[in-house]
Order: sequence, then C-alpha cells, then structure tokens
Amino acid sequence: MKPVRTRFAPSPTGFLHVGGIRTALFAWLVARQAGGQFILRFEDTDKKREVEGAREHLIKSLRDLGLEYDEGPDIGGPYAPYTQSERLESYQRWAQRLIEAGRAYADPYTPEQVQGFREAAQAAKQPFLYRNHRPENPPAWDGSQPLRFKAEPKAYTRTDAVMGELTTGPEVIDDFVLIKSDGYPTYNFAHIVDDAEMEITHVMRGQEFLSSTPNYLNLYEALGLEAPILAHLPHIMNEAGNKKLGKRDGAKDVLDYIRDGYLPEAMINFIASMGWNDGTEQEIFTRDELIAKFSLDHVQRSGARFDERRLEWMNGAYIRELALDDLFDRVTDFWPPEAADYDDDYRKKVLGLIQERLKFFTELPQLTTFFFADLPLNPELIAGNKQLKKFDASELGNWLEQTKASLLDSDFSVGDLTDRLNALLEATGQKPGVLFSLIRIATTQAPASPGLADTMAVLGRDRTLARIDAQLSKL
RNA sequence: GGCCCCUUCGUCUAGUGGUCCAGGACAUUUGGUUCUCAUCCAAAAGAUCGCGGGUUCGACUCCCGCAGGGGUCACCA
Repeated sequence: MKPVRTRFAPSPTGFLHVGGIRTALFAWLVARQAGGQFILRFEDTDKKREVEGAREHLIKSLRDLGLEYDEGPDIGGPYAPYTQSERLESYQRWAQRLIEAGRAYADPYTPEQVQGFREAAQAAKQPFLYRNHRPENPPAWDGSQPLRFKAEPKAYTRTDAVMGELTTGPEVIDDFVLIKSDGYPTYNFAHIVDDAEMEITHVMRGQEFLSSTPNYLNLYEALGLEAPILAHLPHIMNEAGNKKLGKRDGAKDVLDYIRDGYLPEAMINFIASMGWNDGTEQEIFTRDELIAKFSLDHVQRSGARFDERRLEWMNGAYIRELALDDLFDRVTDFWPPEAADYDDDYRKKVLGLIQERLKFFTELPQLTTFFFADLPLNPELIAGNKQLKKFDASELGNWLEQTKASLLDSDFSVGDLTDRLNALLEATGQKPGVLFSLIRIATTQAPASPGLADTMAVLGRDRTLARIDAQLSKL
C-alpha cells in the first residue's frame, strides 16, 4: 500500500484563520495517524494577489500550532520545489501532453469577449459554460492566449471521504483555463499536477471546491491519472452563522490568538471539535489522542459556527491542567510591567493563586497587578458593597484596627493567617461576608482576588499592614 | 437563475429503525464550597429532531416533495 501523504496548500495571500488552520489540521492528523507525510506547498500562481510576508506568516502559524510538516518550501524534500511558481516546467510538460492528445486548446477570445458571453448567460439566467462557445478551429497555442481544457462532459458519481456519495450531471463540466496568458497555471490545473507528482494520497480542502470537483475528475481522466481520496470539509461560519468565515468580516488570524495567550494545544483541540468528534462524550483530547482517534468519516457535513466563548472555556481548562512551572514559562511575556521588580519565586506564588481564574494570558495583568503595586484606593468598593454600605466609617475602622492588631504578630503563613482571621470573626461578631469583604478590599483594592489568607500570605506583612493603614486613613 | 451540499437545545455536537416524549459540552439561571472573582460540586431551564407526505408493527434515523441556509457558475484559490 502506498504511504499516506497529505498536503496543506495555501496561497500566500494573507494570514490563516481558524477555517484555514482546520483544513491543515485535518490533513496533518490523517498523515500522522497513518505514519505518513504531511507536506506544505505554496500555491502562488496569482501574482497579483500575493501579499508580502505571507509565506513566513503561514509557516509561523503552522509551527506555532505544532503542525510540523515533513516537506515544504523552506525545508525541501524529495519532490522539491514546493512552490508552484518554481514548478512551471512541470505544468508546461503536462499541458503539452494534453495538447498533443487534443485535450487542450488555445482560447482565441479576448477577456472582454468572454465576459460578454458570461453576461449574456447571466442575463438569460443560465449558468455560464465556456464550452458553448468552444472555437471550431482554435489557433496554435503560443503561450500568449489562455490554454483551455477540452472537457468531455459526463455524469459522475463519486464518494467523498466526508460528504459521502455525490452525484452530478454533465452540465457542470466545462472547458476551464489550464494556463493563464501570463504563463502561470491556474489552481485548477496546478494542484492536480502537483498532487500527482508529489504522490499525494488524500486531498483535504474546503467545501467551496465541491462544485468544481467533477471538472477535476474529468481532467484526471484526460491526464491518465488516478484521483486521490477527496475530502471536502464543511465551512466554519462566522459568529452570526450566515456566511462562511472569512477575513473580510473579521475572522481573526490564528496567530492573534496565540499572541493573546491561547495555548496551541487548546486551539488545536477546539478547532478539531468544530466538525469532528469521536462519537463519545469526550471533549478534551490531547494531541496524541486526536491523532489516534481522528477519522474523516466522523467529520460533520454541515457547517459549524465559531463560538469564541467555548474556546475560552477550553483554554481555561487547559491552563488549569498545566503544571505551575510549565505555565510560568509560558506566561513570561504577559506579566504587568509592575511585575518587573519581582523575582521568579514571588511571581510563581502569584501565578499559583490565579491559575484557576486565567482564561487566556492577556488577562494576567488585570488578575495580578495588585500583587505587584498598590492600586489607588477605590471608595466604590466599600460604598457599592451591599454588606458593607450599611455600616458607618467608625465601625469599619474599628474592625480594621482590630485586624491590624491581630496581624502584627502573625508569621503570615496561610495557616496562621487563617486562624487569626477566624478569631477575628469571633471577636468582632461579624459574618465573613462583612469582615472578610472589608479586609479583602482594604488589602487588594481590587474588585476580585484569590482567597484572603492566600493573598495576604503572598503580599506579606509590610504590604498588608500598610494597605490596611491606607484604607484606615481614607474611611 | 442552473447545479451541488447542508438542516437535532442559543452554540458545538451524540444519535446509522425500537434501549430517545432525544444524551453530553459551552453559554444561561439557582444552590453549596467561611468574603469577591474563579474553580469544583449539585440542580434547573433549554430541541414537538426545518416542514409536509409516504414506507414500516414502529422513524431523528429509509424514500419523495417543499422550505430555509450555504457554496459554485473567474485568465482567484
């Protein structure tokens, strides 16, 4: 049996959003599961649309998400080059065969003429078919005109690895352009040649190619090639669910998610779960589990909406499972500037306290700044607290004084702090909802914070007492 | 407009003729976990399985029609 070889073949026209990365992911999973190869190929046959820096960006996206490829433009491989603009002789060679077999011909019309045909068809509410205008005696192809495929329209019934059995009639088969007048092949031609030469066994691509597939099948036959296994993936829709996710309406670059502190493994898990599941109730899959359990025939046929809240939940779930040291290494670039003055040991203690609250890393500053710097006193925290606003300043001040007195000779271990806090409850006769709220606000000035004793233990005696004093002076 | 594909809780989905008056997860709501936020635990609410016909003893599951949505009809991929 032939080794499984899959490819991801983007055009360097921009960044990768979740839809694009999912296509890459599924292809990667199929290859890894079979112990085969995953290949990156650049389809840069439209020079007008090319975007500067897109290649590097695409490569970085795959790398950062851990979708390593075995052959590609930057690392080479046995079928190099992996960039279509460097493979022009191949396309010429295959095109020549087609011409000799009478299956390709020069398009004698001007673009305006073809556009005229198209508009006429549109006006008549008919689909446009170039072959209705197929020239009887086309000129010899000299490279200055587009080279067109001479199709042999027929019906097809084929099996798609995801969509199942698909049927179309001859009316969808047309004479499409093989090689453009600028000398570059079209996607339609180039991908077929490349996939064949690179011995690709499975083609994963978006559903938008479903309707052109019969044309490709016709070309495979003309070329004497066997078509690879085809898998058309349903679209990922935008949040409103009314169209396929696209860069135009705000689809985010996957690298932006990484920059915001989403974990690659969570991204991968989440993206895989849009349109695929293993038939059980499992939601969280490690990379290795995905590789082991993935199957194209469990891929959904309908489109899925992209729900960022679910991604947040999953990322938080992954963060919680991380060993503290691992998490610490990953958040290096996300600390608030105030943290610069503190050593790793202190930061790690802080991180340990907020780990279960963190959904993505850019939240780190809002969750931790008060551990590193004194926040300005916020009177609203007390005035807006439904438990505390009932009491007047002298009562609150009195409790804070008692707290201070008790804390003075604490060793500030979590255990001792807890004991003293509990004793304070007795001494003041107040409920934790009142006393602890007051102390928590005084010592953090933050709307939310980890447990009181834990927080004070990390803050330490000097800072805790100073903050209580500060609160006292402003009651 | 032609052709193709799709259609289960708000969202992601399980479900391949009976075990489904439909299960899980996210989100939402409520309660508990000595304060807040979060975690965790428990619970609630949430889908007449797009609609209408068949087939069958029996259909979310099979067939037909319709509707809605998406895609495609480029010298873009």
